[in-house]
Amino acid sequence: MIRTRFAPSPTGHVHIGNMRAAIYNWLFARSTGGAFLLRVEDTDRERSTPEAVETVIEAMNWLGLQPDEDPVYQSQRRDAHLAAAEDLLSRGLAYKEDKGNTGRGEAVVFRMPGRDMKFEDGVKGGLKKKSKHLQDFVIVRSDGSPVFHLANVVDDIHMGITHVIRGDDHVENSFRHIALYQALNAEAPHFAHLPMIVNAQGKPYSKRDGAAFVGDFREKGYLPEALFNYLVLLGWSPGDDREVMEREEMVRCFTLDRVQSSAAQFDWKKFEWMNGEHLRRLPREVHRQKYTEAIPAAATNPDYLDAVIHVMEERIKKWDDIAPMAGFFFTEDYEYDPKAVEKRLHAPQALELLVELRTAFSDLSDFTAESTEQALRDLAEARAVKPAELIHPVRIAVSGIPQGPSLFHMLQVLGRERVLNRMQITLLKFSPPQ
RNA sequence: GUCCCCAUCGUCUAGAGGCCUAGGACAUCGGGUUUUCAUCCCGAAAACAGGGGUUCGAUUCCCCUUGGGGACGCCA
Repeated sequence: MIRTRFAPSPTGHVHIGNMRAAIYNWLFARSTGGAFLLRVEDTDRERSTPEAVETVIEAMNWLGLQPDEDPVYQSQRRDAHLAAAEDLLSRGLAYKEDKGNTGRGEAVVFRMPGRDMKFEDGVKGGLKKKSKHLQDFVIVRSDGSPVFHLANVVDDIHMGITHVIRGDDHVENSFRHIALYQALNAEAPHFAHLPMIVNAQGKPYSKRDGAAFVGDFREKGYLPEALFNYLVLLGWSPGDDREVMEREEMVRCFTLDRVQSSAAQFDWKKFEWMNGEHLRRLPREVHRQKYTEAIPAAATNPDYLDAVIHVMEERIKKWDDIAPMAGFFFTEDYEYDPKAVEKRLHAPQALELLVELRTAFSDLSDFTAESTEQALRDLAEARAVKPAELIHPVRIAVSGIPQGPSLFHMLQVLGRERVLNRMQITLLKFSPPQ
């Protein structure tokens, strides 16, 4: 059975590149009926605090990447690592030396087999390395602590890992690791190395390029299903034109050999678009809850809230959009965008027209998108102005901002009472003093 | 410097010798939705890095060049 693992070293935040590796490991395990495990490489005591570990687990939970077995903590496996080193030492496959004459005492050094090596990478294909470029390396420091390479391999053997799917930066390590597996009489797993995620300059994507850590995406109101979907597509495709996919769909068609072998650039525009796509697929109830969280007043009238959600649906791309884009629906104390006021309310005749339009609105027998539109167009024609000269001022008057949903649908949702009231307030506020 | 990897529209990609007048998506531009727009619909522009081979035929296979990236710790 296939067994994969995600082996982060907890530093307090999880980079999207690492998380993508976790996603691929998870997908690969799921798509093959195998198991996905977590190993916390917490041997660096300085950085690996309990909080840092918690951050990793939270990020995984948020994205729905639950491991199938209890996590393995590398720091607790020190004895096993050291025993392996002793074993290698006793069989002459490692030796003691003050490598580089540091004066710090003798470290345990692993002896490379002294022959050319090659392996088949699941993503990159055949990889090979000449013996002369494969140097012996330290596996236990002179202070007695195991080095990453040793710990990593010993733990992967212990956990029965069959496929190691990790970042590109480990390609060279794989030769060393394979040699270690062989020396430890263990069958080496299959390796697959994922290309990096880069920024617009082609450099490794970092926090300076925007949100680089999983937590950032959550804080900014993006959806885990969108980040999951986008990250999967950044370096993989199902082979057809499908892009916005459900998780189960990806599980069904994921294969390692369709993973791209070149670096991929994170495109914020496309990611935002994808977030919007996933947002719209979410059940109404989730939207209700998010509106209520963003705008407490939204909870007071469920029917009104549903109407607002309906009319705003196409506009909201992330949860953080709710407050600035839909806040005006739920308060009479909304702010007026200064530029919009200047351009639309201080336009010639704007306020006069607004007065007339308000009268027309109040005379309507019913107040709907259709009737308000008709009334507005009639007035525009009667006064020989373009509809836009009325449309814009009304929008600013009732919402304070220059963009939003279709105006007349918006008016219908707001209802006659609010609309008339807001127009009145606006007129008082912006009319020149008599 | 040494070693390794990569190379299709601006971006993510489809393409595993003829199906390619190179497809899709995001972004861009134009038009429409007899109102704006950060929505929606329609349309357009946009790429096989260059040079050699192999082949009847190369985006697809091989080599070189160029360009990019990565690794060279008693870090992980």
